[in-house]
Amino acid sequence: MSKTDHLFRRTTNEILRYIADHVPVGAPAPTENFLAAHCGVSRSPVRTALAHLGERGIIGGGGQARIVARHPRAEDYFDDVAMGPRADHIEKVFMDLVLRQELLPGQRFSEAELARRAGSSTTAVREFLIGFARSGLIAKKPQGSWRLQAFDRRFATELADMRDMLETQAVTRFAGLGPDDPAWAAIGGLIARHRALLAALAGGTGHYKDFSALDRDFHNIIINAMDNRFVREFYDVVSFVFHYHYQWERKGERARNIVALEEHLRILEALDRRDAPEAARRLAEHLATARSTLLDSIEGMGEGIGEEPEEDGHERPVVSRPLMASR
Amino acid sequence: MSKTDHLFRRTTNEILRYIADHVPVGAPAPTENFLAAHCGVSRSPVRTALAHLGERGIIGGGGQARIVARHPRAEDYFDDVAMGPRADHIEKVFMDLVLRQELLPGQRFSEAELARRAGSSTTAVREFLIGFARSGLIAKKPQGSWRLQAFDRRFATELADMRDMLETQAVTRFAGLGPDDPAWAAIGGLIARHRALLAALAGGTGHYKDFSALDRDFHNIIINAMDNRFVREFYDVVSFVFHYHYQWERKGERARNIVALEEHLRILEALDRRDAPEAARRLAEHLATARSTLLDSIEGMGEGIGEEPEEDGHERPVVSRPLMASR
DNA sequence: CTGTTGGTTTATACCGATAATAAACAACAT
DNA sequence: ATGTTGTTTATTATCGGTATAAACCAACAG
Repeated sequence: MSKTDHLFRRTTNEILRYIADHVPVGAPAPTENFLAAHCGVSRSPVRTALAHLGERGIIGGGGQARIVARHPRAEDYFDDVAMGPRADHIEKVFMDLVLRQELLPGQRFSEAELARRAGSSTTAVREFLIGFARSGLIAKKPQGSWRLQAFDRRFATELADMRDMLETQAVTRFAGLGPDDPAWAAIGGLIARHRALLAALAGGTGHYKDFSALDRDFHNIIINAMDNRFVREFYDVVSFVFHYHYQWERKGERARNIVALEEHLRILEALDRRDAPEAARRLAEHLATARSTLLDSIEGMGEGIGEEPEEDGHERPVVSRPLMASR
Repeated sequence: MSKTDHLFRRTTNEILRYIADHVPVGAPAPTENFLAAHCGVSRSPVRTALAHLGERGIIGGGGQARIVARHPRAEDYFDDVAMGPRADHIEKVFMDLVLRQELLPGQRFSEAELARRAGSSTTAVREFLIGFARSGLIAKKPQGSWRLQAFDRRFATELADMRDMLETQAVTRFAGLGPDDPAWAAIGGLIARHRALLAALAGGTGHYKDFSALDRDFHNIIINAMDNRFVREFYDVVSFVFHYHYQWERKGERARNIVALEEHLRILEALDRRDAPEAARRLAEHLATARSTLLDSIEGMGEGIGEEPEEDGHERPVVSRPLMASR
C-alpha cells in the first residue's frame, strides 16, 4: 500500500467542524487556500476532502462556486483520526509491550514480530526502530536483531549523570541571560502554575498528567537557556524515559510529586530573585532526590534478562554503531 | 532485489587468502565451522563461498572430504570488497556531496536524488538518513524533505560548548579512577605515540591520518573515563564532524597538528603525574584552541544557503522531532 | 494583478516480495 | 560423545511499486 491518509481524514474532520460552526447551509464554501491554511496542510488533502464531501452530498455545485448543501451529521466524521502517522502508532504499540513487561529489558525482539503486532509492514517498523535507537533504549548489532536495553541501575546512573551535568551548567547559563530575556518572564508564570498545582494536590484534585506537563516545562525552560541543539536532543531522551517510567511506577506518586514541585519552586524563586548561587544549590538538591527516586523505582522492578552472554568478547558499544564508515 | 552480498564476497576472499597461505594443494580444506569463526560470520556465507569455489575448480570433492584442488589466482578474488553494507556506501556518497560542496549547508535535498547518485533504492537511503540524523547534521520536517544543517558558527559553538562540558567533567572523573585502572596504563602508551608523531612531523614525515587517529584515541581515553553511553554517543558525532571537516580544511594543517599534539602531551603528562588540577588547566587551554581553530575554519568556508525563510514561524527544534508521540 | 481552482510533476511514506544471512535442527561419521 | 556437513526456518536488508502530500504552473475570474 502507501502512505497513511491520516492527513486526509483529519482534514476532512476539521473542515466539517468548520462548516458546522461557521458556514450556514446554502452559503458558499470557504476557499481551498483558506482551508489549507486553517488545517495547516497543503491543498492536496483539502481537495480530496472536498471531493469526498461532494460525494457525500455535503457540498454541492462542484467547481468555482461550491455551496454547502447540508450540515454534517455525526456519521460524516471519521472516527479513527487518533492514529497519526505510522511511526507514532508503532511507537505506542512498542511502548505498550515494554510497559506491560511482555518485552523484558535485555531481551531480543524482531522487526517481524513487532510488525505483526502493529499491523504494519516490516519496513515501517524498521524505520521507526532506527530512529528510535537515538533514545539509547534499544540497540542492534550490525547484522543481528534488536534488543531492548537493560533498564537497570547502570542505565539510570548514566542518564542521571548526564542530566546533572547539563542542568547544572544550564542554571549558571541562565543567570548570565540578558535582563530582558523572555525566559525571565516565563519564570513568573511557572511559579504561579506550581503554586496552583500544589494547592490542587493538597486539596485532592490534580493528577499525574498535570505534574508531568509542568515538570517537563520546568526543565525545558532551564535547559533552553543553553540554546544548544545537542542538549535539547539529549533532553528529549530524558523526558521520554521519565514519562514512560513514571507511568508504571505509581506508588507514592502523590508524595513524590509534591516534593518535586516544592523543590522546583525553591529553584524558581531563587532565580526570580536573581540569586544564582542559591538556585544552583537548590538545583543540586532536586537532582539528588530525582536520582534517588529513579534508582529506587528501578530496584523495585523486574530484573529482565540482564546482560546476555557476550558471545564474542567485545560487543560493540551497543547504542550506536559509530557514524563513520570505517573498516 | 535484496541484501547486498558483501559478506559473501569478503568471506570468499578471506578463505582464498587463508588457503593460499596455510593449505597446500591436495590437502583437505578447513572445516566450515573453522572458516566461519575465522571470518567472523555465520556458516551460511561460508557455504555459499565454498560452493562458489567448487564451481571455479579451486576446491574439489564436494561433500565431507573437500580437497584443495589448486591455489587461487589473482582473478579468483573479488575486487569490489571495499563496498560494505549499503548504508556505508550511501554515507560515502553523501559525505562526498557535502565535501565537494555540491550540497550546501542549509540546502534541501531529496531522498530520491541521493538514491539515484548512490545507485540504490529510496528505502535504503531513507533508512540511512533516519539513522544519520542522530548526528545533528541533517534534519527533516514532519512531512517535508531533508535538509543539510547549516554548518555555521552557531553549530560549531554548540558543538564546542557541549564538548567542553563533557571533557572537563571527564578529566575530573579520570582523576578519581582507581589506581590500578587500565586507563592509567594506556596513558603511557599515548605519551609515547605522541612523542613519536611529533618527531616524525618535525622530520617532515608523518601526516594527517596519523594525527587524526591519535587525536581520536586521545579524546576517547579521556571520555571513556566517564563510562557513559550518552557521552559516547555524542562523541561519535564530534569525531565525525571533526574527521570530515578537517578533510577539507587543509591550510596550516601541520602547524595546527603540532600545537594540538603538544597540548595533548601536557595534559597527558599532568595526568601521568596524577596532577589533576594541572591537567584540567591544560585541558581548558586545549579546548580553547580547538574551538578557535574550528571557528576560524568555518569563517573561511562558503556561506551556504543560510537559514531558510521560516515559513511558519515556529519551525520545530529541527534536529529531532520529539520522541514521544504527542498531539 | 491578485486570488481562485484545475492539472501535472515530483517526493515521501508506506507495502509486499525476495536474496542474503543467522540460527536451529537433523543426519552422519569418527 | 563430539564434531562434521546437509537441511530447514526465521529474520534482516534491500528492491520495486503505489497512494498520498507538496509544489508548481496554467487558466481564468473579479
